[in-house]
Amino acid sequence: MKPLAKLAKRSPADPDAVLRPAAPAEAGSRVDEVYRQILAQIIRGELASGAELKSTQLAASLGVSRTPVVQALARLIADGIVTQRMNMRAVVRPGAENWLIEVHELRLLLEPAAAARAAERITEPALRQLEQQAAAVAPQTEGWTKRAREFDFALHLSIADHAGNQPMRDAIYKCWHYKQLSYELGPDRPTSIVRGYEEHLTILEALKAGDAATASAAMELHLRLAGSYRPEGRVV
Amino acid sequence: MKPLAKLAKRSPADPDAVLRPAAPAEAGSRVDEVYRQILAQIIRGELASGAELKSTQLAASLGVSRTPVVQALARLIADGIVTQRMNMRAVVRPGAENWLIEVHELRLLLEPAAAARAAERITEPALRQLEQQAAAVAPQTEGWTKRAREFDFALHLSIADHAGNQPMRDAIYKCWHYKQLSYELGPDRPTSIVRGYEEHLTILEALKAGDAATASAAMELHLRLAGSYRPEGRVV
DNA sequence: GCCCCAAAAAATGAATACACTTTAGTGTCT
DNA sequence: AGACACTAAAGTGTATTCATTTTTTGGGGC
Repeated sequence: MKPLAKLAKRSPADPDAVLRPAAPAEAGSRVDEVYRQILAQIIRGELASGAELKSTQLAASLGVSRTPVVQALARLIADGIVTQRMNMRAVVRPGAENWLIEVHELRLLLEPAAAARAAERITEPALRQLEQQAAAVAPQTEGWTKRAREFDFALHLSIADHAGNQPMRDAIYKCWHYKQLSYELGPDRPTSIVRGYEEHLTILEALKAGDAATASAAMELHLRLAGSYRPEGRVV
Repeated sequence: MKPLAKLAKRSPADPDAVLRPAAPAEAGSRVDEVYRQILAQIIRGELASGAELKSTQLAASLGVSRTPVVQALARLIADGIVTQRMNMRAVVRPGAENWLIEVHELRLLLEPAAAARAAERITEPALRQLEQQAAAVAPQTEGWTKRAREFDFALHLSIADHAGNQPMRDAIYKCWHYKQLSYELGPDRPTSIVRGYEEHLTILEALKAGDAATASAAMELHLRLAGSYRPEGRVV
């Protein structure tokens, strides 16, 4: 496994220094980093369903103490992708192979509803901000895919924010967390980015018009098309 | 605050013994217990929105070390009912007053969909188990409200289990976790239990028939009626 | 009085230490 | 050989300790 790299402080650990390749100046906590590492390994399939996640071993191989590892595992357990029974070792949940697919299915349920609600609640400033960002994408110009992706991100999360329901927002954010991760492991195809951008504009229009039904339908279409981009293999 | 009471083992802490009123023999971990305590206080409103949750103080007042408190807080943060920024104190999320209402709204979105999916996937044994439990309720006989409630619980969770989507299942379970908590703080009215039981039977019928649309509709009705039982005040 | 800054106090993130449990061996008895 | 019992190793849950960061507090300076 990899030995983390970041967060060179608070070091009294690090017995033989198998780690710390370079520390560019970081932000998140060690728990965050460990969480991402483990999750990425699960998503990539390096840790298959049923694999045992021993806090001691993970701590050793990541070069941190057991404390942040235990917390990261608790987070994965809360996510539901890992299971654990009292005093027993944590285990990658059986069926984890389909995790990303199932997360996409859940988005298909949550996000259209959120879009409908957001159409009726989103604020003027938020709309302006999104329009501005949409315009800034400038399709087909240098590096536009990155900007398109940021817009994608901003739109979906803004919708979640303005759905007027915290638990729903959190659920959507969690889904997006996974989507982002899967993106980092293998970006979308250019064609899907073009199509996605158009769809996003449609959704934004519906939001501007305060048209809940259209926003919902546009979002559903968007997600269904995104899902069909990759009929087999790892989805979304 | 209250000093926990359970889990008298692993004690090297407990400096002045403000705690441990009695230990009947417990199951869950200390983290679970702390989590419940804090959550209950939030739901009851003893910890209002914006209140600061200091791990040191919570640990002291509950009579445990900071470790389980930190983990319990992490769980609440994952739930979304508490916020925290790096190196800063955890805070009860603004808007937490509406938490239970919003959770109910989320259920209204998730559970009908889950019921539809479950109608097409639920297994024979699971159905038999539910029917048996439904029959065992025996309305109007001694202590039937308790059995009705257990059936309620079993039906909803079985539907979540058989929706064929882990993240969806987890989301529903989490909602139910909150619903249970709210129940413990103030049980339903008898009339609502009668009506609920009938509705549950309708849902179960639809599941048996493999009728997704009916199952979904019955579930939606069930939830909408349950929500309307208490138009004001703390809901569900 | 109000603002700004330094030092003290309190709180956090993480490491380490330790009691208890589960798991893996190992040897014996049948 | 296979089942059982007992021991050692590994792992988990929590307490404790420590370095760092945030918050509070106690003065000057204006």
